[in-house]
This record gives sequence, structure tokens and C-alpha cells, in this order.
Amino acid sequence: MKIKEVSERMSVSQDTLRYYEKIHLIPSVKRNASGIREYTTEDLQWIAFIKCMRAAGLSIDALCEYVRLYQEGDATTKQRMQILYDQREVLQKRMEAMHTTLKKLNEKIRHYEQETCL
Amino acid sequence: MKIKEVSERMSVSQDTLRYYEKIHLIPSVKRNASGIREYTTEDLQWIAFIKCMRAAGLSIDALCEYVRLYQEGDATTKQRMQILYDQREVLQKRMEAMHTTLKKLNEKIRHYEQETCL
DNA sequence: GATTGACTTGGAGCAGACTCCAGATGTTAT
DNA sequence: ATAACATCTGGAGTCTGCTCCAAGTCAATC
Repeated sequence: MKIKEVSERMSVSQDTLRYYEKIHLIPSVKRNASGIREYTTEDLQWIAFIKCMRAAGLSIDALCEYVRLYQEGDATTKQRMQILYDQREVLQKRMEAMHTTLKKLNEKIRHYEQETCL
Repeated sequence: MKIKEVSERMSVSQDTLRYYEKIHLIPSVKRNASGIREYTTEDLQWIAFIKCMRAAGLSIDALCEYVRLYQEGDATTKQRMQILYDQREVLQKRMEAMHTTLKKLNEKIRHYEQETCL
């Protein structure tokens, strides 16, 4: 599958796809004889994974490291797990902060709603 | 209260405090005769509010708009509420995305943990 | 009155994460 | 074979949100 189709199917711009590959946020994609990217389903899975993690705000740095380790093979499973554990915690912390904010926001809204009722 | 103390008490750098004021993310702070900022408790409340909202990732733009409207007075309550409603939705959407990612992350972790048990 | 430390400003610099562009090459349809 | 479109690359530009710096003013102390 060529980059245009991937871009459309995954809702990621072509530029971003190339950028992600350049910085090794996804493993490098095979090329055909004339140097054009041919994405495999595995590539698509990587993109989906990265997209999901990025949507939650995980840093590109941590994800790059994960991809790097993945490509090194079985010897790195422990380190990869550690990254996952760490990132899970980051995520949980951030969600807690957001929950706190959400409560404050709701209080504020309730306050406004009461004022309006006067 | 001077900027140093505020910075320490609120854990926000002096540069950031000045920056927030410059871009009107907080209302402008009163100065003494020689031009030095004297923060009131109301200023501190604004800083706390902004800090909380920013920690959850609300955009500076939306918050600036809120502050601007606040300073215009009672005529803007509806518009301010709208901002709060909008931002609450943004926040909820983001939290949902994070929840999805968290589940995926947990699946992945479980997968690794099972592999290691072999 | 000279040093020390806090505060001021404007503007430059930076990191993260894209996004855009120009110029070259490849592919497809008529 | 020529137009029209897709893809490639390297590098520049953009946006957000700070962060740092220099050069100057202010305040308290020795």
C-alpha cells in the first residue's frame, strides 16, 4: 500500500508518516525498486499503535525508545516492559490531574448556573 | 506579595508569571510606586485557576479568552459559560482517548507478562 | 557609597511536533 | 510522448509555550 492510501485510511498526513519514519518513531518502511514506500499490514499496525499512544499524549521520545528496543529483538523485552510501566504511570497521573480539573470546571459551571437562576 | 514569593508558593517560575501576564492569561497585576508587581490574593487565585486548567492541557487561547471576558464584566457571563462548556467537552474527549490508550497499554503489558511466564 | 540581591523590560533562543515547499523522479492515462 | 498526478528528499517555516539573557532600576545592608 502506498503512502496516499495509508494517509487516508489512518488519517495521518503523508508528511507526518514520513516524519515519523525519519525520526524512527515507526520502523523504516520497505521501498519498491524505484524507492517508493510500500506499507505492509505490520507497518499499519505500528502506525495505529503510535497514533493511539500519541493521542493520549505519550512522548515521542519514549515511543522511539520502545520502537528501537523492539527492533533489537527478544533480549530487550524487560526494558520494553519498563517503558510500558512508566508510561502507564505517566498516563494515570495525567488522568488524575485532568479529573481534578474536570471537577473544578464543573464547580465553576454550577456556580455560573446558580447565578443565572437568581 | 512580590514575584519571588508568588513563584515559590505557587511553583511557577517568575518568567512564566511575567509571561502569563504579558499574554493576558492572567489579569494584569498592580504595581507599586517603582513599578514592581504586588500580587493580591485575587491574583493568586487566578494563578491557581490557570495553573490547574493548564495542567489538564486546556489551551492558553481559550483561557485568555475567558480572562478577557471576565474583565469585561457581567455582560459576558453567557460567553464565559460557553467556554467552560466547550472546554469541559474537550477535556472529556481527551480523557476518553486516554482511557482507550490505557486499556491498550494494559493489554500490551499483560501480553508481555504472559510471554515472560513461558 | 558601594555591594548585593530582587525586580524590570524587550527580545532572543529553544524544544516538541509537525507542516510546507521546491525541485527531482516515478507512474498512469490518453 | 506529454499531461497530470504521486512520490521522493532535504531543509526551511510554523506554532505553542515557555525559558534565558542582557542591561537597567530599585532596595537594603555594611
